[in-house]
Amino acid sequence: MYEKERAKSSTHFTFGISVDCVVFGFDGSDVKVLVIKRGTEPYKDFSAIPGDLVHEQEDPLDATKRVLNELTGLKNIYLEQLKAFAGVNRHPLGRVVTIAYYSLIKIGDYNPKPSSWATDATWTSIQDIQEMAFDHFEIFSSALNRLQERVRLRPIGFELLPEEFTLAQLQHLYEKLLNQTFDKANFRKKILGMDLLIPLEKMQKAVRHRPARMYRFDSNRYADLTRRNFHFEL
Amino acid sequence: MYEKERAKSSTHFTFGISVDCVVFGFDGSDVKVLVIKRGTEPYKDFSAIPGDLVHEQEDPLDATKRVLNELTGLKNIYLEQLKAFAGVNRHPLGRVVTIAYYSLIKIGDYNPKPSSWATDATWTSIQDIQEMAFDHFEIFSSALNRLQERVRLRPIGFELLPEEFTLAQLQHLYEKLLNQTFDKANFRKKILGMDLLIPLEKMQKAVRHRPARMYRFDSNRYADLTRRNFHFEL
DNA sequence: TTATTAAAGTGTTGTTACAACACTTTAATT
DNA sequence: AATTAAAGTGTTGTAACAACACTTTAATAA
Repeated sequence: MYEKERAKSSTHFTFGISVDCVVFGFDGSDVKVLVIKRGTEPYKDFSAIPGDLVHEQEDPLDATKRVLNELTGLKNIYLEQLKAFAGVNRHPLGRVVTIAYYSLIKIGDYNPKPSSWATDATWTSIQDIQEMAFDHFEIFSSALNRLQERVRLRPIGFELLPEEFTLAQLQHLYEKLLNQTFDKANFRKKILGMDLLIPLEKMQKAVRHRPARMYRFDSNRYADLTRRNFHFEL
Repeated sequence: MYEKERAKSSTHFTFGISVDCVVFGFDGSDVKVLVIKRGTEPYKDFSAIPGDLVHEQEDPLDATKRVLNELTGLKNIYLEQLKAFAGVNRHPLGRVVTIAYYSLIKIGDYNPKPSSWATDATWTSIQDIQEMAFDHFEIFSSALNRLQERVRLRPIGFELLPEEFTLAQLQHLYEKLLNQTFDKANFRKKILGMDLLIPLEKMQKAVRHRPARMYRFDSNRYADLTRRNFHFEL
């Protein structure tokens, strides 16, 4: 029983809590994930998802923000908990419960601080992720699945694009994220019909054909619509 | 840094890991949750979600199955991790990280073993859940949200119904779960059109009007369809 | 200055999904 | 045999959507 056992200290034992964060980005062509290379055993030289141990008096969400800031130089980025991975033998050196998060960043803003992290963090296309340390491949897969579900029901794709973007960029992002193609005309009609994008006067630059209009996601409008029971889809 | 700090034992510290499980059921009229009453401090006499501490060499999923079996007498029930709740001060007696799950059971099969749990576990309608111990209300809300999302995209509603059920029962379940109404004719056409239900010869009994046909969910068929890229919706 | 290019952006049409609502059917009870 | 209450079906107008052809436009090349 919960109440009785908690009193006995034998039920509190020594182990680690860590956080691991799958950081997604989009470079205009591919959906990518930030992967680090481990420098020490166990799993030396294996790829891994960035993470860290949580301090004794630290909230895991704060720990993740800390890691993320060290890694990318960014604050206030989209961040959501995935779930905990807590198998008994997931870590060879002792029991470590990890709480996995995923975050979406504008890859152009990525600006690693010079630290032991950032030096060997690399953007890897999601198709190219292979073997990883610990159960990190499982964490990655799980994060990707969650993102694919989420992105269809919430307007979070914009987190992966620059503030100002073209509809073609947006379409391309969704195509890569969901592994499917969309008809250009229909995609535009659907997205613009939601009335969530602010068309800007600004046009695309430095292309040698007709330049596209730039848009910006209107988060206030989305909040409004949500209150009126609007549900984003696709 | 992950690698360096893990070596120091100061980063592994003593605290508890628990699991908590939000158990959903449907009695034909209302969606309910199993709630227990706490017998000891802290939060004595408060309502709470059933859970327990995880043993030193135990997988949290196993721990949850153990709790669930003690509580309901059931095995092999639908069970999914929600997420971890790990705030520094969520437990007044020390740091306890809890991994929250939710499960769906056929309320008719509920058959509590005589144990300290089961005695005071009660089915509470989801609208009536109020104050709870710890952050359990937050866990409950979070579980309900997740269920509401999940139930629209995966055929898991059936987990809450008896093996054999009528379409009216199914419709009623979805209405209560999602807080909306469906047109009878349209609901039937949609559900039957998915070809996921096996119509039985058996008819509803003991009603004083035209009895409805009973159906059974065809999980093999669903597995088949899923392989052929079918996606359940609504 | 004009022609060419490549993608931006729009219009049309047939099909399907769905909401709304009326209707018929049926077993049990009166 | 009539009544009841819910089961179960049919119809119709509307809206969403897929498919695909077409027009427009700024930049570059000729």
